Amino acid sequence: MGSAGVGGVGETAEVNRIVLVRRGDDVEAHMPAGVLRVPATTLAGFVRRHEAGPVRWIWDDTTRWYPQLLAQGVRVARCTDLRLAHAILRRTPFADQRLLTGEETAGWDALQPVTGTDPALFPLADPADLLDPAAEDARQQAVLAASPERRRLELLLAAESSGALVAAEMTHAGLPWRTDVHERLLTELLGPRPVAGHRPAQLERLASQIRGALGAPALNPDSPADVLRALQAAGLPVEDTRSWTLAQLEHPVVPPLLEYKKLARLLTANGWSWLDTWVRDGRFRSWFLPGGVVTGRWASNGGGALSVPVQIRPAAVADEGWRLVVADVAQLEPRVLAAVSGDLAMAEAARARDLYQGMVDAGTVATRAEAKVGILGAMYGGTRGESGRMMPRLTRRYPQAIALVEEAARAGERGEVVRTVLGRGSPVPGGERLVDLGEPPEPGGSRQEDDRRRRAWGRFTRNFVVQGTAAEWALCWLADLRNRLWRLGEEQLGEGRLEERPHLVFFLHDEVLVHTPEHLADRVADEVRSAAAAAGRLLFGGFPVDFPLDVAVVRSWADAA
DNA sequence: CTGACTTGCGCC
DNA sequence: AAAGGGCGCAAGTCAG
Repeated sequence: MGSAGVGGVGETAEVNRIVLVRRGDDVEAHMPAGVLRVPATTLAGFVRRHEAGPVRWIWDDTTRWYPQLLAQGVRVARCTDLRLAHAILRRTPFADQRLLTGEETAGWDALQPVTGTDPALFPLADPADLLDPAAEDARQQAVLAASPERRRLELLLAAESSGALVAAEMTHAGLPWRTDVHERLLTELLGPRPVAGHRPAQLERLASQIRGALGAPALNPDSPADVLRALQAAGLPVEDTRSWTLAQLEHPVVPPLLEYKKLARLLTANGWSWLDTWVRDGRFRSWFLPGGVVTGRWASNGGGALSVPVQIRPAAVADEGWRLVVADVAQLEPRVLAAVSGDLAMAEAARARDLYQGMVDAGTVATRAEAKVGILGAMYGGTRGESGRMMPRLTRRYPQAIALVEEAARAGERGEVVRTVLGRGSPVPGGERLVDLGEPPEPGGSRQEDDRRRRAWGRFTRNFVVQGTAAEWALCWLADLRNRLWRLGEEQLGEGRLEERPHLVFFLHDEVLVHTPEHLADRVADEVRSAAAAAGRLLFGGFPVDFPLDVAVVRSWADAA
């Protein structure tokens, strides 16, 4: 039953499947009853009419269809994104590749999403138009029908496709952003906006201090090489200019240099030109790319959306009469590890709201800091220092959890594929390179170099099973929440466009932001929690691990946490 | 000049 | 308070 939340997992005949195909200015709708030709100008109406009943839209790539529909006020309940589904099916160990591959395989493998930052495609030069979505759909259906893990794969494809809808909707709605608040912040920290080509006053001041402290009047503090040379010339024993390295030093240049780096970062990453480029009409609009990371995490494009620094979050402010509901999962990945491995002792520690504190209370480790370092080391492959020392204790206490990540690491070292709970497969090291990743095998490398490479790949596969499954949990959470918000809007507000209802505006691995009318904020908070519980049941059935959320109803993102 | 790479730092 | 996994981005650097 929970699967209904993601949108049609295990659906049968009652959902109408319609494959949409671009044909010049028209669209072909491949329906059970036959093929219908729909002029592109009437597509939005066509989709809207069919959305009155249960329908799944099947299209080559959500980024090529959905933004236009949203712009015309049309929201769809479910889709299959053939591009994303293809990428998953190409790597999963649960698919018979012979059923998937054909003449068009290379084209589907290479298909990229379109985002607003891409140079406009020539209308007739889109590589997607050389592909046949109906044929790809048929191949994918055949793969699913023959898969020994059909249910998992179908859930994964439904969740991924639902993520694609969420991503488009978040770009459409945008994150509410107050340019005036942001500018005030910049002016306070950097000084007034400088004319092009000049440093803000505060940076200029710090630059002089740095030059003075190092006796280097021509120093360019923006050049790491320049700074390194000057530091060494001043007799400081450093090999790089990272902030952490500098902080270890005892020298008058350190405070102004650290301050400079911090402010220069703000200026270049999120300064005035960022505002000019990415914020329009009170919204920060970037593009989210589901499946953009091999583990299944999302990537983003435009404005560095996945690393909005805490420093500028005060500018993310809900509209008048609206609120932001900010929710994040405490320690998602260790909880996922407990569940995937079926480790009851670790699940017991996860019963506490703070899993690390739970480990302390259980007597496994002495301090919360040790717990954190130990668990992160286990998931990331840290072997040195404190996390290495923690391993024997963790192995004794959580044998199943540790065995799972250790086995994933060994498999990776042997060059084998590992997978997430729902069957997303890791890439083959130096393999077919479906997308750019990893280090290609380097012929003639030394034995030590090979070992180093193998161990590095083992750390990657070790992390893959946890990070990838956590990404699946988050996708299910998001997909279910999307539907819940829509229904809530329906109940409370009746008809209305997406952006007039409570709607998702941001997602970051284990955190979501919902923009909602103020009077519905508490209801939204409930839905966010219910969706998290549903996601846990969907992925891990009755296994006793929960995913507690920190939920805050706030005006500004900065007021959460 | 452009493009590829490196450095450093923001997020999880 | 890094390390160990995953990213995006801007500026500097260097080769062609």
